[in-house]
Amino acid sequence: MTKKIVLKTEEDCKRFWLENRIYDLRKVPSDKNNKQYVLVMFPYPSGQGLHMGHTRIYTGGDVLARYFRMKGFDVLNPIGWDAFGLPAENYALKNKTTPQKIVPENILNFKRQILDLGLSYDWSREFSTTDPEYYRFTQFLFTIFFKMGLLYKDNLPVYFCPYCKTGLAEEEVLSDGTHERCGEKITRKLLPQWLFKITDYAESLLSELDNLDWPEGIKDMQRNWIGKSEGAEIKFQIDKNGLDLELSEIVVFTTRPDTIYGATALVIAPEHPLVKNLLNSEISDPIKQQISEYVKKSSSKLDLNRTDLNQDKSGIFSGIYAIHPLTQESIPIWIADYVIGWYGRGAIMLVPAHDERDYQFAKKYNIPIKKVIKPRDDVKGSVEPYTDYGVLENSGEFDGLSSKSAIEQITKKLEDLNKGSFAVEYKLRDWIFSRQRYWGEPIPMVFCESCAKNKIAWIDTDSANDEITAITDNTKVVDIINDRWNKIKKYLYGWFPLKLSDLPLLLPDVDFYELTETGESPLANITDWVSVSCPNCGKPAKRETDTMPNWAGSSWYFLAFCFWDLIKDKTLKIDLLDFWKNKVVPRLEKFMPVDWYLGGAEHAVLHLLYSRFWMHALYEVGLVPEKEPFLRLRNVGMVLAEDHKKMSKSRGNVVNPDDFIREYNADIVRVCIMFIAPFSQEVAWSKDVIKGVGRFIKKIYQTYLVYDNSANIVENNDKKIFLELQRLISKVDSDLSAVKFNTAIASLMEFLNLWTDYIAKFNKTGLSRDNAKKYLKLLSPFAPFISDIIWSSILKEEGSIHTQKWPELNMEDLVEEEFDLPIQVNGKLRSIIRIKRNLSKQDIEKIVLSDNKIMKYIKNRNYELIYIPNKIVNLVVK
RNA sequence: GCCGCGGUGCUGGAAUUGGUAGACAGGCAGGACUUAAAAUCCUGUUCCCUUUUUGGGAGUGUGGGUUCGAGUCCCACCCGCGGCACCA
Repeated sequence: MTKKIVLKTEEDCKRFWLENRIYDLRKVPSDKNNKQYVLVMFPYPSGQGLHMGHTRIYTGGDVLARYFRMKGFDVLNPIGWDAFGLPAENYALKNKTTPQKIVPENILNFKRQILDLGLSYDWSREFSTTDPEYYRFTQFLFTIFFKMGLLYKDNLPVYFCPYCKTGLAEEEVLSDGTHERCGEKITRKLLPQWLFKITDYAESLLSELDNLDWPEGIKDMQRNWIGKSEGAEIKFQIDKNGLDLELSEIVVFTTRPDTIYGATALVIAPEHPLVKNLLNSEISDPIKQQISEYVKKSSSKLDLNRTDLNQDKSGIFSGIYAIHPLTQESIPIWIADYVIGWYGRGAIMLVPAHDERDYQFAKKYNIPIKKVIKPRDDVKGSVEPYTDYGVLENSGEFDGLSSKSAIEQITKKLEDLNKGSFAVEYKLRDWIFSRQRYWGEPIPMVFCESCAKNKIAWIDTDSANDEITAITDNTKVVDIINDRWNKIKKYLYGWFPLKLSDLPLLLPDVDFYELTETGESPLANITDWVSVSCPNCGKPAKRETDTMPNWAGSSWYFLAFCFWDLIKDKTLKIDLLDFWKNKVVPRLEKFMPVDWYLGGAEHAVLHLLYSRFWMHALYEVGLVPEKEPFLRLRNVGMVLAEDHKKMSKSRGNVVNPDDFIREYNADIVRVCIMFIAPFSQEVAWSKDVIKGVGRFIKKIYQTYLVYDNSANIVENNDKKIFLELQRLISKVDSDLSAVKFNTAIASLMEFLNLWTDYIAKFNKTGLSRDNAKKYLKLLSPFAPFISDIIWSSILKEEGSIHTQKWPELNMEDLVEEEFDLPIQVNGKLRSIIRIKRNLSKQDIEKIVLSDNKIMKYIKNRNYELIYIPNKIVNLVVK
């Protein structure tokens, strides 16, 4: 750098920062302890541009990044664009254009706004999930997962959004039965779907949560979503009574095997295989008819919002009985849709005396209620049904046992009889990974009818084994993968992944298209794209025409930032697996995990669970060095409108950061959104706060002017001001590492008030130029523009303040010789005296007793003096 | 129903984790400057009692408790927000 540049305006700063790339991390951290990976949940670049919520998260992340950078850490602070997905596509359809045309415009607008806000991103790592160079890797990972036996295809009655005309994951359906993206009521549709075996990682996703520094609420939401229950599986023999039934036993899952003696019936879901057996058997026609009517009725209920039919239980007697494994009694088998087909074994034992739902059901249909658990002695009153643990009665040899030990002993006994076993169940279901939409990553799979007919799956091909061992040479893991394939092979006849060298599979360009009503993707109509030859036999075959959900790109983007500076040559032909193992993994070893992840709580079970799943799976085969992607998660609270309601166009209460940047300036908007409330807390935007922050920023500028024109002012270091500056350094340090931006700013204001009062009173600066620079540095993460402008044009310093070192704290400077000692009498503050530090209790007592205010409380009474050194005195007067 | 988070002046919110409750900011009131307004600056601002100062009393959703001392810990409730919910 030869020519000295003076920064006078925000535009000057922006240009200087970009031209000198001062925020790019142009190296790989040598030491993992010396890096900070600060990540904000990357935006969906919508047409509306950056909103206040973005401004809040991104400023928070930016403050942390700037702080750690000045602290000397290698800071990775990247940004990208999560641009596949429904909103862009719906917007394009409505306006008869294509997402390809809209998305780049939106990105440009977002980028401009981000630069206006002074956010310090490393632009050398920027990407959009819609870039072929990016989704090539997304497809690559898909094929890895496919080969790991984690993907299979099945026909499922999936949640379907009639507006978006696509199947959805369960996580995308809100509890009111609407689509989280568009608000349309969800229906169900039977569609062939790619399913992702997230359930294989239920246990590891659950147990690793304990080690994460995340908000407890988010961890609990994930725990609930995974929904682990421990209990037992119990087999009940079916009393066939001469009927020709395929099944001979019903397996139920229960968390309360201790209540088994109270089982007075079995209840199976309408989807239970026994129902089909019955309908094909020679039971009497009226019963058959009733059953088939009931099944039909309950399956149509799936089309309704499930919550509408809460509590009102219905069911029908199947006409046959089962044998209780311990009492040998005959108990009726009922069919009822309050039992869910996909959870547990789709069948339960009915224990009306000790389960709320069973109780209601039994009451309605007059099924006997048998009490087998009595409340412990200390439980008062009797409730019906009694659902807590207690002491067993009417339970044969187990009478008198506590529930807890009965659970163990009864299960053991069932195990001995070969009638049951301990079992664990999870609520988590496999992730539905297909979307019948255009604007997503094409799924790099081909279906060959001929191979399907011959029952050939990819795992049967000659190269399959080599390809698996190319991914991992860990034989244990290879065994796990083969086990998985044995289970899912039957779903995958005729399905083959593209060769890695054929990736990316480009999304074909279209001028204009419409969604189909059939639940098929628009890609299905592009026949020359669909037709390919089978990678296995060479005969004509078809591509998968569904695309990936918008969660795919965001499930690994935090990995991409670690190496994206390597993807410079857009036509780079690389061996993907080789590149990943030899170039990507070493990078991940240096950068991962993300140290600070900031984002909204709305992703608790979507993005945050999917990302963890991908990491856990990749960790299994050694393609990532860490199991968990996000070490620390900090939620940002929502920004509401001034009327305390959600901002929305229809309410007309939306405030736009652009307007405020124009009316005030970027620093004021930044400080304002950080100061207004604790970061994690929901907050209503308020113009009032802007005034105070505006005064603060202005006051800073005016204060520093004394260093520009100091002819008639004395530059000095006042002891008191200097001490307070030291305290401020310590306070900002501790607040920032605790993500307490609001109190850090309050302290900066407090100090400035003190400082300017001093200057006005004594006509001295109170701080030497060097110390004055320290305050400016403390301010710079929050207000990067004004601090650089003062740095450059008032203090006449070289370069940018943002590349300077953070002020160091000398602990000795923090110690004050004297301090204010509060004196309480019986816990009430009565006096404050200024005394020397580290006095003995005797000395303190002498001083306290000589205080007039205190004397009058003691008079001649007895007292006890409690002294907490250098903190407080409490006199207990009797 | 279950889980999580929260409840502090007129408002947004502080409180070194058991040690001076109300920092910082807004608003409001009074004053200065001004022909006037804006801007700026100064003073006051938890409530109650005391003519005033001095001073005293009460006070962090409610009621109990532990402690020399509780916004903070314990028990029992009330209210608000978010999530889950026929999950056996």
